[in-house]
Amino acid sequence: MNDNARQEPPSRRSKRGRKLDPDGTRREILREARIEFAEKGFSGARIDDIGARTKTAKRMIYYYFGNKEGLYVAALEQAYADIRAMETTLELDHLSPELAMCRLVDFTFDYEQENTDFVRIISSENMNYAQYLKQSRNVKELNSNILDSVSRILERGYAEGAFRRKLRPLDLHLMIISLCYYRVSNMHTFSVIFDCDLTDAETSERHKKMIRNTILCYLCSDDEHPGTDA
Amino acid sequence: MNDNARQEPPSRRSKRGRKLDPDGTRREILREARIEFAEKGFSGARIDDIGARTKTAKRMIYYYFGNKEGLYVAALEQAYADIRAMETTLELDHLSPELAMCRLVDFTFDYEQENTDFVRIISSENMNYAQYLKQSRNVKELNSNILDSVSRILERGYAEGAFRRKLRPLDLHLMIISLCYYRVSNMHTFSVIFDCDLTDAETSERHKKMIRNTILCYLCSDDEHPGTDA
Amino acid sequence: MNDNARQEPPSRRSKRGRKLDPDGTRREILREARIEFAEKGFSGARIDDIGARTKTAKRMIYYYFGNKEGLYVAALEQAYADIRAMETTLELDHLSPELAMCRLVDFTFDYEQENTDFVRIISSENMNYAQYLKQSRNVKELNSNILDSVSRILERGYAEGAFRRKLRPLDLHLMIISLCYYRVSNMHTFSVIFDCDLTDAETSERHKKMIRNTILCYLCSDDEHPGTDA
Amino acid sequence: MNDNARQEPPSRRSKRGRKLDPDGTRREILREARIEFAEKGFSGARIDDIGARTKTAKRMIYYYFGNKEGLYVAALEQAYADIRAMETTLELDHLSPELAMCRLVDFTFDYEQENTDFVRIISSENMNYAQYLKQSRNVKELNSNILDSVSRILERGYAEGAFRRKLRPLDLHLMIISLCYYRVSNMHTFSVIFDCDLTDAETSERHKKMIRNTILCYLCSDDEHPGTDA
DNA sequence: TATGAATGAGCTTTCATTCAT
DNA sequence: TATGAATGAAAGCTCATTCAT
Repeated sequence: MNDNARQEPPSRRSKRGRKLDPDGTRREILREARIEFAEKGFSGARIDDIGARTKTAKRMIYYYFGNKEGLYVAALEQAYADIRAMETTLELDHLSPELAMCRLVDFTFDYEQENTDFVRIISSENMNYAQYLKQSRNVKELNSNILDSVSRILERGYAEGAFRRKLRPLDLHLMIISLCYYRVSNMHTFSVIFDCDLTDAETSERHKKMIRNTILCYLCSDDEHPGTDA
Repeated sequence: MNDNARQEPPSRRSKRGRKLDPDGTRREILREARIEFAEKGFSGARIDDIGARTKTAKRMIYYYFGNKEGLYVAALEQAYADIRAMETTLELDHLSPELAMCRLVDFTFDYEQENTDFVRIISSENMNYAQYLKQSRNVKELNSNILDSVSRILERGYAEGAFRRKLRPLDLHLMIISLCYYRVSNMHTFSVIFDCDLTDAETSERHKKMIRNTILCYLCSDDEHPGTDA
Repeated sequence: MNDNARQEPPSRRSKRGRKLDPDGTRREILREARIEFAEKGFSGARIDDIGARTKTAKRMIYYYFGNKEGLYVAALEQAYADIRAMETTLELDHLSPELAMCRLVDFTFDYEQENTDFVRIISSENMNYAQYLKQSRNVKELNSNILDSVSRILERGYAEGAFRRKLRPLDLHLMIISLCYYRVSNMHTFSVIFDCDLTDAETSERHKKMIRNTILCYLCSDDEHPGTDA
Repeated sequence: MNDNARQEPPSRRSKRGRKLDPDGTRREILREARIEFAEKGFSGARIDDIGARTKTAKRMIYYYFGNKEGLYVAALEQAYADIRAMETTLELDHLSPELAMCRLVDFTFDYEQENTDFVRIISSENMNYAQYLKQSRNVKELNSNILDSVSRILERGYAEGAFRRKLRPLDLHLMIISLCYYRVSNMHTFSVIFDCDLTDAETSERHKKMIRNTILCYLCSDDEHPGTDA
């Protein structure tokens, strides 16, 4: 998904019989790289395979991205750019705090579920201890708006008395993403171990409702339950 | 943790003056393999490196485990066996439903946080679409008790009127593990993007409480919040 | 040194706002190629690097010189042309045979020492078994005058009785060049092995005197020393 | 030359149908590497070609020498070890100073002429600015005896009054090696430019005598010839 | 049981060169 | 004249695995 909507530019040809289209070539490589990296992770991905997916020669990967790392970082940046771009289209400010929060949760749920590529490349990068993400300057800036969104909903909710639980925006975001992400990132082992299918439409709908209610119940209540540590 | 407590067995010696200790050798390989696989995933792990970590030659890996896949599957099974073994020591049945649930959540939180190796090897296996886990027979059996535990707590809670939310044990387990797992599995990218430290003791304690209350609030209430789909 | 003194020619401009200056471009490429080839030899030199050194695109290398070999041959020819041009300015004929010989030796010493690029590109070509030099027509003609110079000095020396040793001009030239060339061409290994610095000014001056006296002593004497072969 | 005299050890087989002979394999690779490096220099040499020359797989190069650099350094060390080993067999101390010096010169002349491989690999390393030789510890120690030999001859010559020219051993060694080395290292360009054949037996003999006399004349005289600098 | 030696297949990357404008 | 884009061939090196003892 993502930049799939682009229509073929000027005109491109196959391996032999070349045609010049630098931007198109670059984008094609990036798109296929992202799929490959999402499927196999950084170390499992093969430059050869990415090259084979494209209409141009594998050699162009080095022409445009320098090396495997450079390509991976570019794919990672694209992945983050895409989700943040989507988030900005949500228009949460004109909804009631409660509805806005529901919409945010639902959006997160849907996005993770529909964009397994995104989930997988992020998981892959965590296997790398985020060493490549750290190299990227742009990514850090991209991600401030999601916290702003959460923050604004919370404040409005507190002001209107709809939310009683005092929470840091970062913590709330963590909970939402955790609930939406895990069932996609870990669906394979989960399915094997518990012999179930998390992609089933009915299950999916049930989980979405469950997560939405979990977040809202927590926000609207201020009950405390005893821990077991001390 | 785990098989660290092994005591030195008999002790004959090979030509090279090395102790002959088949079981010890096997366990040493397995222990180091698990660390390596947890660090780098299946494709990133190196047989050479695992060999170098052990006191014996890498050749023994093939002797005992056949090939890389065999070693990986064995490491995976160990990882699951360890957590399930821990779970059975919880003794939840003599606690009140509410306290039992808190204990289960707290345990899950602590285990994931303290055993990043476990989290990472499971994430790695999800990058592999669980293809190796599917090969393992034993693993599926091992994992029934966690659902039983959840199930028993729920039933007692419904019977006593402590819990009002009707839930499938599997769904509840999914929520708990999601909340506890993500903050460990994705701590690296999360930390980079939001410039925070999820391993910080204070943060950790705050999250633990938050997750516990989230689960309990949800269970004890039966409020429904409107979705944004239809 | 050498073609540095070129003056800027006309100056039209290309689309990219670059000056159109065919001859200047060609000379710039040749100058940088010579540096690169001298530094790394034929096989070690990189077309990309030569391109990067110039203000124009590497594509122009192929435009002007055809291929790597063509560029290398051109650089080689330049190198020979430069030294032979210098040699013709020596004006040895109006000096006494002895002084003329000293002057020739000193010049050779200085030139090799100051033009390490020349020394290195010649060494490089010897690593190539002179295969590229053989392709060049012009080079062979260029090098007759040095032998003529030596020859004339010798004849005058014999006529005047200053030199008693009968020698072929070619052999004498070989000796002079050997003594002056080696200490430049092999300075790196020599320095490492014997832990000394051949570029040191004092050392350099001592060697120059030594070489001069070596040649002159040999020429002026006719002693024979017994060999150890037969 | 060099370690060619080794007779085939236990028994080695061709590519398939392996036989174990670690030391033989290592030596074979080293011998062929030296030939390849001498022929083409470091950057021109091909690991593939070295592998093809041997009876074992190219892969073993990495097994024994790590990488191309490691192999090159090993070949370089061998080259120096060989010539220094030969030099120690000269037994110069029981000859008269004059004869000893002649013998040393003749030996150097013969060795360089007969071991073009040695000359070429040293030239190659100078093209590399001796960067690899600098990595080698052993080489520096190996090369002290040649200076000792020169030193002892000189001292005896001064004591007996045979030599009148006061010289540093290092400077004298430099002259001898220069005269013997250049005509081998630069024979290809020299032959092309001056249309002659330096490998011709008669020429070779004439040059040997010339070099011997040059060195001896210089040592036995103490004439000074005026320079042209100041 | 234990181990060093050996290897084929394949991986990332480099390099001189040509295409198309 | 000038240039960016594109490429095949090959280079150095890695990796899981097997051989032979």
